[in-house]
Amino acid sequence: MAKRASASRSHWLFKSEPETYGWQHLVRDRRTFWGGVRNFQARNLLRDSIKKGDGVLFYHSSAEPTAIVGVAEVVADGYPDPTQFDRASPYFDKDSPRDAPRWYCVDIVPVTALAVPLDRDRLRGEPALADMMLLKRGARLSVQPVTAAEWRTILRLGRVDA
DNA sequence: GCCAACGTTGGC
DNA sequence: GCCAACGTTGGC
Repeated sequence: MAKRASASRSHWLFKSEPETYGWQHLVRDRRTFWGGVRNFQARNLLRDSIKKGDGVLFYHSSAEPTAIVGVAEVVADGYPDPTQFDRASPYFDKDSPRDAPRWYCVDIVPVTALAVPLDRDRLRGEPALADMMLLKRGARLSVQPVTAAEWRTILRLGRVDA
């Protein structure tokens, strides 16, 4: 069993369109696999870097408003995304070999909603978040790293006791 | 609905 | 291995 390089957990931000799968769906399901991600950079994070115990900011994209709305936690390390082998799934990938899966997912559970959801204006107004990947032009990565400082700032602004 | 930014594909 | 064309993302 490999020990993590650091004792402290890592932090991430996951984007989702609330009409497809929003915070309310995660609360309803109480646990879900974060699958259907079809981008190699995000895949690498899901497969190699995102670990059980890590913290996740849940972000609603293409929404009104677009906002960070909740905190989740990773409860299973990366494993092959089952939807890539499911012919009935919109995420089916005929080119992904069974013995060398191309796409990965992790499992997450909801921890708490932000008492104050943080929309983009609110995030942009916070100097401590000036370098957040989410706020960078053209940052489309749907699974992205969040620094410990950004994490603390967002939980404070969102009135999350942690 | 628009369109800028980006990732992927495929011709060469 | 380059790069134009294409498809997608996602804020506005």
